[in-house]
Amino acid sequence: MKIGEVAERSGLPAKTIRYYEDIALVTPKRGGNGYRRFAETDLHKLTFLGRARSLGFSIEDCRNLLALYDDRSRASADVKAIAQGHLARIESKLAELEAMRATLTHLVHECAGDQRSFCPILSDLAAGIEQDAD
Amino acid sequence: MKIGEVAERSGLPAKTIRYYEDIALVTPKRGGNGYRRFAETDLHKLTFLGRARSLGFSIEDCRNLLALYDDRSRASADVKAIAQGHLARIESKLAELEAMRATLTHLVHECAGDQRSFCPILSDLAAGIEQDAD
DNA sequence: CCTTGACCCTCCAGTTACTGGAACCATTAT
DNA sequence: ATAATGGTTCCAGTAACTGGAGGGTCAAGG
Repeated sequence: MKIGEVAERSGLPAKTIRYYEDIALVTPKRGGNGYRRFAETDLHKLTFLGRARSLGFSIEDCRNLLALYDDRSRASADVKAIAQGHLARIESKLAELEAMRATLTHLVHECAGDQRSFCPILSDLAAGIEQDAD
Repeated sequence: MKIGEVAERSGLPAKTIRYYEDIALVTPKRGGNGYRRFAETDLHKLTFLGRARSLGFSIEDCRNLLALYDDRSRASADVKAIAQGHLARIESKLAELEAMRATLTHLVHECAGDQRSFCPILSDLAAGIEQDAD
């Protein structure tokens, strides 16, 4: 398969696939014309990568997951550890975003949003935020 | 004030402050020795920036907010619009992360995480995820 | 045989918001 | 005089691509 077909079937842009080759996540062969030639296993790996990336795994996580995927003798615990680490990061990001949302929702709610210039959002950004939501 | 004191009082690293000068968010004067000399208003702006950044506003958002902050005649609606746009982005990011968390929690829960090699996490990454949580 | 168009190639630069480090100058304390 | 501290600039790197320039390959049509 050439890159266009792999892109189509994996759902990844061709540019991304070339990039993944650059960083050695996939290693397609080359034809006499210099074109990349992808095997089915390459397609599987790329699809795997697309799924893992869409779940927010980092490229390095993906690299590790791919290695584990290839290793028939690894323990499921190794995979679970990566997934749990990632889950923990997601949860801490969620907490952070929820705190931002709470503060911003409060500020937006307080601000009249009209033609007048008084604006609690700017006041609070300038002065610090200590009050709690109403 | 020199940069060290401003860094201390604003809570921002000196490097970050130099960067903010680079991108023209602050424009401190210079002393005869080449050192930056910050006025109180610079400190206020930097504190403002630190707060806004910690709430996840982008640098460009901050640039707009600072301009509005400086503009005594702007309408609070202009500020509110930026905050609401940011809030919307936060909420969509939250939804995305919550979806990831749901899928990952499910997968982690399914995986025994022991010495055996069978691992639903890898299977699902390889095969696609269509089942719902149990 | 030539051209057109779709595809492929490589390489460079830009994105976001900093951060680290090298090499060097100024100030202050001993 | 010297050493420590803190200031300066500039370059490079981070994550994970994305866009674009400039050019090669291939199949079909005139």
